[in-house]
Amino acid sequence: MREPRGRYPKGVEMRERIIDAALAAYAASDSRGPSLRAIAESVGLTDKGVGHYFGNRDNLFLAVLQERDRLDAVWPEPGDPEYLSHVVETVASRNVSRPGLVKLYIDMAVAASDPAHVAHGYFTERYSRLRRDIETLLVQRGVSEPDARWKAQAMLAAADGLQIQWLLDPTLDIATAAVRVARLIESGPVAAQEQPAGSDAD
Amino acid sequence: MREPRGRYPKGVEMRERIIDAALAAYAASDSRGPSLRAIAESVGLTDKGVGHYFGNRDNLFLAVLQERDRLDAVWPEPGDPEYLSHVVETVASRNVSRPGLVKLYIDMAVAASDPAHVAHGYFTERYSRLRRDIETLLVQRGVSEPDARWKAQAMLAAADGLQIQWLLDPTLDIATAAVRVARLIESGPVAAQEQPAGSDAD
DNA sequence: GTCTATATCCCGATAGAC
DNA sequence: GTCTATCGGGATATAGAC
Repeated sequence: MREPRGRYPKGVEMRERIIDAALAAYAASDSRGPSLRAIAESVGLTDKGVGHYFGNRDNLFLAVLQERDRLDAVWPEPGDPEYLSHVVETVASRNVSRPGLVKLYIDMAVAASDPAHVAHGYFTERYSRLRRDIETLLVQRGVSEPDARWKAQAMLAAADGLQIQWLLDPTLDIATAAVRVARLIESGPVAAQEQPAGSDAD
Repeated sequence: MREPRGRYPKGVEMRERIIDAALAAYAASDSRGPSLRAIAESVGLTDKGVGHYFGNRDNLFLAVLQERDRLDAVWPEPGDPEYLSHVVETVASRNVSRPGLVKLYIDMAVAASDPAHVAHGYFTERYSRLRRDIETLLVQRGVSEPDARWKAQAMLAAADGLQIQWLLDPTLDIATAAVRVARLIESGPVAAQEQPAGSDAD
């Protein structure tokens, strides 16, 4: 057994290009998502070539999500008393600016409910970690520990649900809605004194 | 041009059987959902036989959701001061008791974000109607009109998001969580004085 | 490049309703 | 007796895996 040689620079760059192409293709795809062939051709490869880097289709899409996490590692400063609001606003704004990402994320989350799915661990660990982080934050903001637990769960749920509504109606301003939910969860009911933003078309 | 003859009793019954079989197959399927063949064989037909009734796959799954709506037409009495809590608890309990339904619903909602999808109208109208109904309810419960608007959106979002978390961890008690969110949205923060229910494993 | 699985369309056969 | 709802068969296109 020799040491594996690692990836060549060319391979590293191609990996990046495939991930970008996969996300772009997802944004333009129908309900079944883009085919491996379509993604491959958009970067000048065959499906076999993409398979070399990512093995199969689910692995590729999981890599897209992980790359998103890597790029989104920068967050607002934690000292801010409005920290949670800023975080949820940041998340919503980022996601909305990348077409296809929200659709991919929800699709994968549902698919990953199967314990045999490659992304099952990614999602279960992600949700556990996020719930724990938000819970800690809420306790620091003065929320009682029993409340912080279910409120963290609710905050996360609202963020996901708002994104589903946004998929169906992209004119919705879910960043503003998410901030309002965050304030409600952090500190109880708050009057909507700002002018209502986003689409009010029902 | 003559009047169409309508469906035969045999056809009506077979339609029902196919819808039931489709939901059952979805519960046991992998991330891509069940094949038309698998559904067809479970009711003693070929895939073309199913195609005769529903045209294509998406139409069949849309019919499953519409059948669910038809069966779920019974709701708690509106006079109750805890009406919203009872409704969300009813929804959560019903959905959790039908394996595959939640997965199908979220999958379809995401797919229907494409305006060309057969279920696009179903979902956009559904969400508009639900937002409007909840908003009316909140106003009746004393919530100010500007607040009622975004709070209805948040309530709906939380319900959807909780179901996604439940898919990934079916031990979560999302009915209790949904009721707590409903109370928070209706009347401000409330102490979690009941014992924590559901899985606390993180 | 091949193999298998799947969805969809066109066409035909049958049998039961009117 | 006629018509059509209810199917199945064949052909075609596409996609994923090996």
